[in-house]
Amino acid sequence: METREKILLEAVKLFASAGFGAVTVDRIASAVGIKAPSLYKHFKSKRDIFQSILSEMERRDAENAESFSLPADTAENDPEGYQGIPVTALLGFCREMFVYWTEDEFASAFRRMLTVEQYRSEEMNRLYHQYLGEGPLQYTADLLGSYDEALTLYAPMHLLYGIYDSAGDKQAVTARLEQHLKTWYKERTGGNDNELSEK
Amino acid sequence: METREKILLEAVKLFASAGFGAVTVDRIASAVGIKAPSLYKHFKSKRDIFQSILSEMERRDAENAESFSLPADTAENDPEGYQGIPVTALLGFCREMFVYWTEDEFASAFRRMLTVEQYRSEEMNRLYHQYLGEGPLQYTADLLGSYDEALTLYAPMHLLYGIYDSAGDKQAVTARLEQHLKTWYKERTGGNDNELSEK
DNA sequence: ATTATAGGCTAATAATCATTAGCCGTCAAT
DNA sequence: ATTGACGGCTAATGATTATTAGCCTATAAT
Repeated sequence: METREKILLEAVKLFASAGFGAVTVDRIASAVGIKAPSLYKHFKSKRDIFQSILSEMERRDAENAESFSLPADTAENDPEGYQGIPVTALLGFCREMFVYWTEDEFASAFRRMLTVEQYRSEEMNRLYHQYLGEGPLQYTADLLGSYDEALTLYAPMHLLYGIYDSAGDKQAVTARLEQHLKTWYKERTGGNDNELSEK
Repeated sequence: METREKILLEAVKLFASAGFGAVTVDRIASAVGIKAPSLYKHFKSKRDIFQSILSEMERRDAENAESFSLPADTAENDPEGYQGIPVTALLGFCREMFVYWTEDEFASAFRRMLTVEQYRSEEMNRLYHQYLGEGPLQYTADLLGSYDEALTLYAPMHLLYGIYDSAGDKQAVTARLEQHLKTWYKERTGGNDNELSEK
């Protein structure tokens, strides 16, 4: 891995556990395996590292969006994209998202970093909600046509992210998610894989 | 308010938004309206302030537990306490909890502080889950006799805590919670206020 | 072959920070 | 009236930290 990328990965992991303000450039450097001044050959400041993490996530996010089967845009900008999607496709999307935010090393650390930085500034708060809070909730609500149903589908995923982080048996948490999705599906459709828009 | 209490309140608010490591004793002091060295007349170190916040929360928690109508112990230690509780009592308890963690100044800041400190150490992680994660979830699961139902009841509350924090219209978030509790109640009981144990 | 660039290093710097020393006024108890 | 504890203050100190200066090596381009 290139040094620059390695710096971003180690930095996001450190920011995730201690927060930006409590991580020293020395600790980042030693996690990478270099000395602190060498960091400045790649980034112009500690803050620049942080900003580059945000950019990197944005890049990966855009990259991933193409491989997903669901509409990436919001309901207002793209109302036609929401027609004729089967509920099972939505559940598959939920599984994909869960695996992504828990098992992808960068994404998982980024999620924890946003969690601990969310109250520091208006912008961090915006990003937290965009990626992990009201963003996905609203997206789900648009698909389901019901805010309340979106809550019962998405909120458990959100809670399980945090439980997954410290779980000894990660597999058991994934099983809980699976159980949740199955139960939710049964409660909602009675077993028929209706299209979302026919609700 | 006594200076000591005021220090704890201002400190927990600052720790909530920036994290322990990023808050200087100078900032705490100036929020209180004194100079930094004066803090040391009340606490022996910055870390001592942090620990005292934990103790203070523990004290308030014990104080509050008495005024609640639901059993405070866990199901294993007190299995009889879980008999004959009406579902509506559980919903009332949920409302109480939501108001407490969002509107009580100290409790709200404490919740945000735990949220941003949860990945720093094993102990912080334990406390986060005890107060806000698996703790209340397991408690609810014990009452309902179903982990899955507990998820659909508690997880939305947990997600709405975070949404409440940055909401312009706090009243609207409380309304969303109310809507969630009502829908959950209807879905579960069909309108009959059964006792939990009869499930 | 020479050169330029990238990316590592050590040493130095200036700022920030937690903490201590020691002083002073207030006020309740003797 | 005296005392002593409480709780504020200023000034000082030592540790930590982000950042810069300047040097060295390897490698790629001319």
